[in-house]
Amino acid sequence: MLDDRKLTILRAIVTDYVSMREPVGSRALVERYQLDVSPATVRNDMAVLEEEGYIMQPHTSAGRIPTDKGYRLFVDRLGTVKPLSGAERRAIETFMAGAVDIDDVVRRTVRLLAQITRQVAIVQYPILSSATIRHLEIVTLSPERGLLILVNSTGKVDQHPVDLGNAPEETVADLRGRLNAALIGLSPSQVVERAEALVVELPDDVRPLGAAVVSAVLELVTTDPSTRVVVGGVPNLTRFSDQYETTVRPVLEALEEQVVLLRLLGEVAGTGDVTVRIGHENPYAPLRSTSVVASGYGIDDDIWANLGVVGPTRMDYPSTMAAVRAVARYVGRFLAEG
Amino acid sequence: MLDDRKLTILRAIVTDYVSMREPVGSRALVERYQLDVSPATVRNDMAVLEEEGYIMQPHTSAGRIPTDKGYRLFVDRLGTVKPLSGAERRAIETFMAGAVDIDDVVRRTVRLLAQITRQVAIVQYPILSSATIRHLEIVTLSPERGLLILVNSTGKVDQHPVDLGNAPEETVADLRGRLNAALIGLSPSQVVERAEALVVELPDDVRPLGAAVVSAVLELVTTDPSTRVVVGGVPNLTRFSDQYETTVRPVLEALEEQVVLLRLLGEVAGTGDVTVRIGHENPYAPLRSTSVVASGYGIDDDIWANLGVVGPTRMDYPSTMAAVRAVARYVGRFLAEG
DNA sequence: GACTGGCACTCCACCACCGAGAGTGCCAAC
DNA sequence: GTTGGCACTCTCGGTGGTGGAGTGCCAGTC
Repeated sequence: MLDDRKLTILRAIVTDYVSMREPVGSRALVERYQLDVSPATVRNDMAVLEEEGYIMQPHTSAGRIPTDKGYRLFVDRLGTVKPLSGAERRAIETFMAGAVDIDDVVRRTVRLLAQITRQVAIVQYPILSSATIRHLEIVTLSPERGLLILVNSTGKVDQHPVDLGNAPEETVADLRGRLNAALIGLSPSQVVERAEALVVELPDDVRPLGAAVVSAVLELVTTDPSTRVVVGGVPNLTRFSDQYETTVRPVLEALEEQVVLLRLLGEVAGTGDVTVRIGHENPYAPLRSTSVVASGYGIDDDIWANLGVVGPTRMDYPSTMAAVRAVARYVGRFLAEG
Repeated sequence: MLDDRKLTILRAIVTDYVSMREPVGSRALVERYQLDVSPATVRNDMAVLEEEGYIMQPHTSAGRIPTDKGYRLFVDRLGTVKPLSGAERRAIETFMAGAVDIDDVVRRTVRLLAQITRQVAIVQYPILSSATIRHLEIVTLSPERGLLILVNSTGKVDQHPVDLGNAPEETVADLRGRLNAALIGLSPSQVVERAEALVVELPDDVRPLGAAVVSAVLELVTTDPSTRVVVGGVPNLTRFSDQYETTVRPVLEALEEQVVLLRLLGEVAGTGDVTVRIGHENPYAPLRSTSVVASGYGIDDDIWANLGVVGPTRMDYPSTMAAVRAVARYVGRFLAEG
């Protein structure tokens, strides 16, 4: 049904429309792509492509623009992988070098991704499932208020307030020692397993406080840090569309909703490879006029979190996909090396 | 030069233009504000106001709109303080209740401010100059890599990587004890003072590691946490202006630049009271078509940081100022109570 | 059967034009 | 100082005409 030439024409229409932002006609096509056939032939092919739903006309006497289905075919079968330029590779390295902690890594990544793709970038905080507890500390702020601090093997530091209830310093010290002895080296799931028994085993005088602290530990350990996302490159929305209230506002609103972004990334990515959701394929209705290019990142098969890019359906998919893939891989390696 | 009626007219023009978003003419003015004079009289007064630079006409046969200078006079002398509604007060309380740590407080504040003012909100992280060191911890991640953790009296937790250089565990424990003994209770400035002497006093075998850790402590203590700002309510920019590329884009870009925002807040606010910068008064050129309403927040005379709102010059100043003031006061109290 | 040149057709984008309406400035009168 | 009246200016919305780009279709050719 779709012979080679029709596919070539579809590819040409997508490429041209993405770069020119104007409906593309048969004449321009033969001129710019040396098709070796006449415009009339191209028109016939375009009629078929339109019939099949790959392209459409904004109005009767205009050129054609790709539909979501057209972009989909382009991404699946027609897009040639466009390798990153040397400058871009270097940009990635210099951008990430010198990151000091997880926050910093995430912030830099989002900036980087936004800059390379010139679109809106979204990066989810990594969850390191293999992380184990390295150290536990209870700091006294006042007789009543204390602070539980948890350090894991990746160097991530978490904190949670604890009600000390005027417990004497010796009790706190005792508890600190016992908990450290019991918890260090455990993974989150192991902590959950052992928690109850741990409290029961405590001496009577330490147990009330111990219960409070352990519940705080559980809170921290089970709270998924990857429920946080960071957004960057919002100014790039300006290039997004001519019409404002209908297309830009919903996107801006979505970008402020962490929950929406998480669902978006989760449903789009989730694997180690780059995934694309085009227009209506998108799980979130207000973003149905946008495309999402996302990928999980991590090391080997261990996926920690997702990152991606939101842009107009009319985007340069090959470049964007290449950029997302490259950044995801680099960040994965970078985090693995610590 | 400006008698009462002229001031009344200016006030009416500002109020009307802010709510209607259309140039306001002499006839509409007398009708809506019972001025007890004829439109012709109002026109004479408006001519004077225009002469003096308080109002202007977009084109010859249009009504008048306020100039920056007009808004300035309005804010300084004409705006009646508009108290918050009960609903708004309640919103503030319920919104902030249940905040668990500093990050959470800042995030909630920015959301709150954006929601009440329906504009773009900016909140700077507080610096608590009176904070003292409460606890110091050195956690071993691997023989080489360690993590310094610092807890201050406000419950803020900071971390910094440290190169352990294969130091034995006893050395680390020794150093931990010494540093805790020496540093707990000190304010940042005191730490800076004592740092050098502290390293010198250490036993020879501990000193190399000690020097590394102390320099990490200094790094943390002198790094100003208030160099971080959080932005919210960006979708409200949609209501900002009809023209896009010229007014919205620069604002979006400014909002991604932490440095710019810090300078902005710093130059605008810095005192405990609400300050307003209107249009060209603004220190940052790309924001010259916007107004900034900002205030320091803290307890009594102890100002910790700033927060504020960015919006079109055509904004409801009395309400916005009231909201910023109320939120600033509430956050100050909230943080003080811990 | 696939391709092509030609042709009539459609529709948008652009421009000029026009009238209505809003608002002004000015002036003479009160 | 205030007012009614009036001529004037400018925007806004609608109308109509034109050029051009692009199409669909058809008959003819390889």
